[in-house]
Amino acid sequence: MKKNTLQYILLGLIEQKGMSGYDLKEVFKNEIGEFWQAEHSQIYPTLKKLEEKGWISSTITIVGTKLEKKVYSITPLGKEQVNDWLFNQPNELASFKDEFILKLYFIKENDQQAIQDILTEQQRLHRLKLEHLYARREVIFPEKKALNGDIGHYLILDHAINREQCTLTWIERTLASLPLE
Amino acid sequence: MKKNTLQYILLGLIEQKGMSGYDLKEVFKNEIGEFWQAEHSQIYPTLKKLEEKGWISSTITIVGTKLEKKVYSITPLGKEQVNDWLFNQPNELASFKDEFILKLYFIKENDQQAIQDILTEQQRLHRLKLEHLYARREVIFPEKKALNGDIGHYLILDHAINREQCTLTWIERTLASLPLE
DNA sequence: TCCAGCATGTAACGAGTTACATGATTCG
DNA sequence: CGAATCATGTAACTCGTTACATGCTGGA
Repeated sequence: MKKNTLQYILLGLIEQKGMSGYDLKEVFKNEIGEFWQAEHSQIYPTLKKLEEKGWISSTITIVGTKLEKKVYSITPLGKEQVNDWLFNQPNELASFKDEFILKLYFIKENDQQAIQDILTEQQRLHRLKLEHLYARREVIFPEKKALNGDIGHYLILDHAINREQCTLTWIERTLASLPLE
Repeated sequence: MKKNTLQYILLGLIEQKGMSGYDLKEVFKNEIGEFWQAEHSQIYPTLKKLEEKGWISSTITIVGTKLEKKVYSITPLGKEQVNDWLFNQPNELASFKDEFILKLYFIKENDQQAIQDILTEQQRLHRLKLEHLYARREVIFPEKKALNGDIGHYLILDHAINREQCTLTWIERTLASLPLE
């Protein structure tokens, strides 16, 4: 019954490399944000609980002369827990919530112009996102293939790009089929 | 700042046709569940609040001899609110959470067998889902095109099918590229 | 010196899930 | 007559977001 996926993600990230709460937030922003997000207000309390359970431990590092940075590292118990999550716990399919398609559902045939407008706007948003993803891939993986230890990062980007391309293709196909009915 | 998307979805559904909380739950299960879900424990209190705001009104219908069924219908104020949501409020891109790709990210290059296992399992799940969607389309839209007033339903099914096909294609492509690195 | 960014936390609230609780109806 | 389904609600909890709150660092 217990889920709490975020704690396992934090644990997995810390296992790769000792990190602070702030560092973790950056990873969400730069690497895995396409498939999971968390605010720092959720990250810090979760780290606290993980330390209480003995899955991670922390040491204070001083930045500059005063600023305290709490760097976490994984414990043997923590490693067991990540492995259990990775290999023993089934991952159910992601449950999506997308209000865009619901708006289409509600507008229906009585307003073709509105359908077209909403599809076009969604197309614009997905194009922007896709361009942004292409640009990032260009910077990080100029060879268009994974490097040394960054296969995970490459797969996530590739998966996100694939998702956007497919969504755009569907929107274009649907636009082309207008007027419906 | 205020969002509460669920209330607009309930409102939109009730606008199409007077419905009870139970009926609404069935629509989530049968029509729009691929892109939004809600339990009855969330639906009933939301309906109550909508009635308090005067966006919907209810009448009691008797089923059999005793069972009370509360059928809601939309008010003029409610219609205004749906329209405002549909046409004036921007719909941001859906934010996805998918632990499957994160597991791939964490496993990385050190265990090719595990990567293959997890991809194959995910492939199995998406194939099942896709077959299920095909079967439903066959039953509801045997002509493979939208009918009379069911364009919204058709678009949702079509979008869900497209999503599953694309995900499967990506999984197959990634499996074919193994071993990585 | 000022400002963006580094760094960490808590509080309040809203959204969503699971469990608890009850009773009627319909069909085999 | 029994089981699945129809029908409605509340309680307790977890998850997630926004806002509040504070202070340091590094570079222009």
